[in-house]
Amino acid sequence: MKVATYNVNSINARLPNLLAFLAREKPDILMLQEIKCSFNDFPLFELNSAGYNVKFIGQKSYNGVAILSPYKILNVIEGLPKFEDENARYIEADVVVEGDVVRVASLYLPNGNPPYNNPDDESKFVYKLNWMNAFYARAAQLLESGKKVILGGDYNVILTDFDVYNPEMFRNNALFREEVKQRLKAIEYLGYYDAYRCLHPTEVGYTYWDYAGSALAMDQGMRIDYLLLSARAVDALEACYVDRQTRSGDKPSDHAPLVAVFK
DNA sequence: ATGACGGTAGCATACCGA
Repeated sequence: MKVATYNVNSINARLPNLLAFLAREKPDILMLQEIKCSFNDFPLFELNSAGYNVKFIGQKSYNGVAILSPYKILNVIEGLPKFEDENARYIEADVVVEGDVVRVASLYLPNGNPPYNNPDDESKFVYKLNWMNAFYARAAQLLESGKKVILGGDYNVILTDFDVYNPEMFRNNALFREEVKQRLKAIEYLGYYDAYRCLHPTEVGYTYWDYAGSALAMDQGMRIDYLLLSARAVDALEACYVDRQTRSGDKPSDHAPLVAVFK
């Protein structure tokens, strides 16, 4: 079984890249973020024609998340339970892959910048922290099901100095603030395993490079996309890699897909 | 605090991102 997460930065702008990725990697489950379109503008026909079922929540211009699979996608939950959110940032479902039920979530965690300065700005950071609190509660609940759980997405969190090209420059950034790192660590301490770090404890694993300047060429990136695995899922983990080819192609997203392979 | 760029909305420029 192969599972991937990919922030496409508009699914319509990225359709050729996405279809090429599907054809090359053939993931059994793919979580997408920032589809940036409403229900009626979603390229459903193209993805169905490529052999994928799709469940998604859309929103005009911003946000939007999806789950894709050639298998049936069942028991869908739209939005984080017990959290009022005007943005389309969370979708969760069961996917039955070769008889094995996997509970998956595709999430687009708020950016949270700027983290301070004035009351308006503060509200964005507070929104991020509140979102993470609700996500923590849901992540804890999901472990009780006994299913394999995979939480994939754009977490907008840089966990360590090693996960960003210039830690000092980002010290006060909402992606790198202590409050945010602590919350992601708390989710891991529930019993979730960072798929990439499990297999690559000392390798840089950037998943995002700014479009601006020569960030990609100089490998000035950050690791902010994750696949978090429950114990039953990490037991079967065989490989995990960042698909830099998709970030390097024509008209790419600013994120690269993150892929995990299971027994 | 701002702007690289690139996306969306929509027609000039504003908002958003990480």
